Amino acid sequence: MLQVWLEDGRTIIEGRVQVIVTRKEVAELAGVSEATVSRVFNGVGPMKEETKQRVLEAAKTLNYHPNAIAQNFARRRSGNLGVVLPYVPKVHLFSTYFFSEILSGIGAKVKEMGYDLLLLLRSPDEESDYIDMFRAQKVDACIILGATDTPRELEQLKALEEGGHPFCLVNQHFEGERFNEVDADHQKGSYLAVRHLLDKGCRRIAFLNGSPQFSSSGDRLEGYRQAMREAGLEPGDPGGSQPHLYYEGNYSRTSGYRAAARLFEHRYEIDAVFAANDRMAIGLMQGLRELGWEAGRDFAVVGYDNSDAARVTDPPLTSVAVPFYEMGSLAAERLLSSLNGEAPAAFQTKLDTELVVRQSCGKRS
Amino acid sequence: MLQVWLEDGRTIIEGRVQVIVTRKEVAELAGVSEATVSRVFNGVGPMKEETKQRVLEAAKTLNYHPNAIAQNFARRRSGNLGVVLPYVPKVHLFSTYFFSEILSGIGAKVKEMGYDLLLLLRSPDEESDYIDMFRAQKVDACIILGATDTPRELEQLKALEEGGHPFCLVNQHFEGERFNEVDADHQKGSYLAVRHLLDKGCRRIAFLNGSPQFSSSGDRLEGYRQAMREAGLEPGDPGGSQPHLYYEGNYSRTSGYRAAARLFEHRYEIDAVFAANDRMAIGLMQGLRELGWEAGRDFAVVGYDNSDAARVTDPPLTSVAVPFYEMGSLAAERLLSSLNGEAPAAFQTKLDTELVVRQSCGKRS
DNA sequence: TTGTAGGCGTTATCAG
DNA sequence: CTGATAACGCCTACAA
Repeated sequence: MLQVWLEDGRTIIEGRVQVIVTRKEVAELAGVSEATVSRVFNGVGPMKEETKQRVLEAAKTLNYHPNAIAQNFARRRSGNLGVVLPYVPKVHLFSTYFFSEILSGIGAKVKEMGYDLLLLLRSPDEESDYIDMFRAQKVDACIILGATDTPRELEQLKALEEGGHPFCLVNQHFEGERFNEVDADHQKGSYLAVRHLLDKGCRRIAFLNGSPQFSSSGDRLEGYRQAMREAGLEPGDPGGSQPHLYYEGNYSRTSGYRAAARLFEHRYEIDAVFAANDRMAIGLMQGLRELGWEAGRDFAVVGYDNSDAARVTDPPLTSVAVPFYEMGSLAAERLLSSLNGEAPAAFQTKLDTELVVRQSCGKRS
Repeated sequence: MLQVWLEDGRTIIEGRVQVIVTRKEVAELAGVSEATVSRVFNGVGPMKEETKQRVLEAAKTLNYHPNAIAQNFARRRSGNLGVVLPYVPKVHLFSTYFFSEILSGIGAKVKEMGYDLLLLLRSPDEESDYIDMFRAQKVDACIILGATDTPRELEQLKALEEGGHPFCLVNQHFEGERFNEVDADHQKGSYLAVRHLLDKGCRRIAFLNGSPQFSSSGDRLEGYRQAMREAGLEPGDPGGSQPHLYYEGNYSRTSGYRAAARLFEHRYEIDAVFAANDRMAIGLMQGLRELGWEAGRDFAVVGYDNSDAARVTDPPLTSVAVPFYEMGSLAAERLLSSLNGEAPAAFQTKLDTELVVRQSCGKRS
């Protein structure tokens, strides 16, 4: 930054004269000490109402605003909540819907609690990891989105934990660990989805799952299995006895589209598909349509996420709603209030999911 | 934050002992002064290779990381680039696609240039505006997304300018002002879209525009008009002589859906529609389908944005691609390098758009 | 109820 | 090439 400091406290930035007002000047004008100015602005300690007014007035006439950097420096904290987003291409795997909802939820709460939101976009290589953000003390805590259950990721999370850096995972569970987590009940969501198909009279229900490194994929499989077994049916399974009932994609639309071809070969053994997210469901519907098989007419489909996209497909897609906004908001709230010691340090929460019925399962029932 | 400082420099946070290593300790271990440690880490001034190595080694054994807050405090800057997002509900007007692309572009460049990204989600009320971020010196510059051409917004932007706070608008132009801007050539994009429809043999081309407070809406109207006039046709116009050829929505899918009913009344005077974004195009196609009018069969459609959604409609939607990622990246680059005085302070750039042809205009031609 | 003063971890300017 | 040292703007015991 091209700037010059003058002796009288003014600063020239880019040819413009900036007057940076500090506490000192407010104190002088109000005829009090600097400490008193701080007290007024932080609302601490007892003080005479008159003094307070005098300070506030002085601050107003001088247009004083406390310098956040100096405050944070003195308080030995950054005032930032970091939010880690996975490497960009993955955004196309998850829906952008997922991120914008969670981010909005986090953003609202963070502001409410007087923090700022630092966005950390991961790079593809990312040798230096998010722990550096803590080391440099740029963030006081962080929320990690799109974490995967891989050895590398787990190692990094453990390092964070050992370093005593507060963090929280959203929509991802690590079995056997006690990380802070805010998750949704994907097992129940999937159970509801499959029950709905069963209620519609479907019996031969295939499951198109997403990548197994996300815990929610496992949860969904569990819910699918449970519903099938309760109905006395043999569920599909990775490597199980019913290979025509289990398929796997990576949550992208393209992977759903590709699955269509495989699924089509078994079309006479299938009357419904439950897809682990809307994007795959949409790709699947497209692929099968091209092969002459129409969702809602030739087979029933249920998606997952209840994203905006579910409303715009033809036919509109029945889907499982996940409270992403609330998950973000809750994660931020828990994390930040634990920093203040206002809440227990550890938490693991699971929010409820529900089914939103549209027309992709046909009109029978 | 529940923490206690010990006399030996250690800190207890949430019951954990944190050792905060400072420059001082590195200096002691390396047997040099603190200033030398700084020089090594900032790579300034000449220094003996051996000294440098000694310092780096000491830093490594102590696991030293410079404290970013202290650095920024001393440098009198925040090291943050702020990104202002409009109030959440608007996210549903724009596509989330728009934001995730731009944000990714900004994020990549910001990291590359050694800054951090502070996300500023606007509140609905938002009495206190983004100028406070500058006053509190939380950001060194900011990028404003989703700005509207309204008196209130303009006033705020002028205040920023007068305060000497560097900012940049993306995808929004203010006629008569010299704000920093990175825009796309929406007039050309629209021209291409309409030319394509003309080339397909369409003559009676309606235009479904978005909210007029965005400059891009005006640009699109211009492009539409230009193409129509060049073809010797009378374009639709707000309040013009051809009311059946001009419609207005607010960029949401729902507004496109609603426009379908109005448009349907004029179906015998229309053989194509150019929609100002994909979401409205999709809503429109849905609405008209429900009325028995099929895109690609009964009429041609072109959308705008080339969002993910354009690929998943039926039929796939011909659309205008806008380089959102590049726009974000460029805005960040220009803004940040102007801070360093490495680039001229003011810039106004317009990036190119192009047409992506799919099947929504039928197969004739 | 208010003032004094030490400290936060750097940067950057001088000497040497 | 390196070492002192004065900021930077605010917080917060402790003293009055």
